[in-house]
Amino acid sequence: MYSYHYPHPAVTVDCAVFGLDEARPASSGEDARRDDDRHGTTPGNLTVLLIQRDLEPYAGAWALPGGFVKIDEDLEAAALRELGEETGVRDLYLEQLGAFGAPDRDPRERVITVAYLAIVNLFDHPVAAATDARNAGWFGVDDLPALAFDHERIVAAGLEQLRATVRDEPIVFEFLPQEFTLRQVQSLYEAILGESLDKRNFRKKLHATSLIVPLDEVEMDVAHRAAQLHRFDRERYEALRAEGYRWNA
Amino acid sequence: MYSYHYPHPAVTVDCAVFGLDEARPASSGEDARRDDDRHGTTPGNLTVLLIQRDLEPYAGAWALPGGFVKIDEDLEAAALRELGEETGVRDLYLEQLGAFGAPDRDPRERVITVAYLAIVNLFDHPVAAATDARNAGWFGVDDLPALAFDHERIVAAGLEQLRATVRDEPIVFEFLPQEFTLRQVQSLYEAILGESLDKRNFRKKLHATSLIVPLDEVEMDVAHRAAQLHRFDRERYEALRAEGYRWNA
DNA sequence: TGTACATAGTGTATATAATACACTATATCT
DNA sequence: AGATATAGTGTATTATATACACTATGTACA
Repeated sequence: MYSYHYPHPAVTVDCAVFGLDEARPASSGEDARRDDDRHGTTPGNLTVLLIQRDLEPYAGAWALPGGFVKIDEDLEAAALRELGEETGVRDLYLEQLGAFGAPDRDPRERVITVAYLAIVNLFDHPVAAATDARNAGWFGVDDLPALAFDHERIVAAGLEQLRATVRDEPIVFEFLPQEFTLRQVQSLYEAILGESLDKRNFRKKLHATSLIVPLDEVEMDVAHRAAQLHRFDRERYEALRAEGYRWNA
Repeated sequence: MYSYHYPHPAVTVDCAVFGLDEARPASSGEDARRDDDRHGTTPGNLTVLLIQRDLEPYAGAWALPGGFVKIDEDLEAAALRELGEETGVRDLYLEQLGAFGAPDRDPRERVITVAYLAIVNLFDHPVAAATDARNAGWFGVDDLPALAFDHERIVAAGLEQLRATVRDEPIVFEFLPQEFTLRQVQSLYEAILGESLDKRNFRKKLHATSLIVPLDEVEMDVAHRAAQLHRFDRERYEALRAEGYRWNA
């Protein structure tokens, strides 16, 4: 059988993990994250998860979580495994961003990386807590440190894909807890799109979908009128989508 | 310096090259393609370029053009090189589709491929003519033979990306000659989107862009009233786009 | 030469979607 | 009790999308 004898590049996966770093909503009051897990961000910001490298090259620099793909491992499985190992995250949204393969992107040898966009719900899964061993942290997307390799380009590609996807698919709910306020949804759209939206028009559009169902609960521990909590009817969404419906907000 | 000693996968590039196979427009009357270059397609169809493999595995089967990435070669450069070698195509539109890396997608060894979407203008560059040595041909997207490896999935991903891109970017003009009729543009949208469009509304929308400029020429050698030829004002488009304009059709 | 045929080219009325915009309600905090 | 902070609500206007049918102009051929 024919086989290929020329040198092979190394292949890695890297994950641009986005989360919403926000004052914890009162509906689940315990386990507030420690302040030193957050870097240069104000509540309500879109953040990226970075780890500090402990090996050369770029030892000490911040980088995206990721690592080498095993020889018999599926790419997505590798991304999930590396994320689990380095950050303890499970149960997250994962979507491929693409391959990055400039010949000089890694000084050791030729390394082609397959980048993934991940979204993690920081309300239900306090991620940084599981990463104390390897220095890890959430950084506001507008306030990133210098990154190792070409990871700045990967983050930029992730943001671009987020912006492109957010209007056509209900991915914002991947960031939010099961029960959320409409204000949270709007703030998230604003953070991702980088523009501010009209409150009444935005809510009109959300309500028109009939997919955001109000609950008999309101948020707690806020110093003002409490907002009603809602949930996203994913089941109904999947059913509608099967019939050709497309999310649009 | 640290280096990675585990086995590396092979990395390839594969190109889903799309073209518009159509009765040659009269504005450039010579060099009609031979009929035996076309397979199972009627004029005006969206087609994909396939080559017949002469090596194992899948010897004899149809496959996407592509091949191994050299150890110091950029991914996009590898795609362009392979396309040039196998099909003689130059000067085409190229966009990454993503990485395909299921562990068993190649029976020889672990092979991860980076797939590209390419569009070629068959009016100005008669591609198949340059490929007589290796059996190559254009196949209608709805009439593909069984393909080697996971290339059917790659073609499907390419079609999906075409459909997603065509509304937000003026990529249709990558398929068409410099001078084209409005009917050609509409047919192409219809072929890509798989739905039929209203002639008057479509032309209204095209005209509203002010980017489709009518020429003082009409098509020739047609058995009916000749349509006016137009060109796409790419220069003006790039200028508008730099100011935030987005194509929308 | 004239008539059948094939496609080019054109406008208006209606429905739907997007935008702009400001006040009242309800909770906390002091 | 009053200050403050956010929740929550509707209408009028504008822009965009859709539905729809006839005339114009060339070729082919009887």
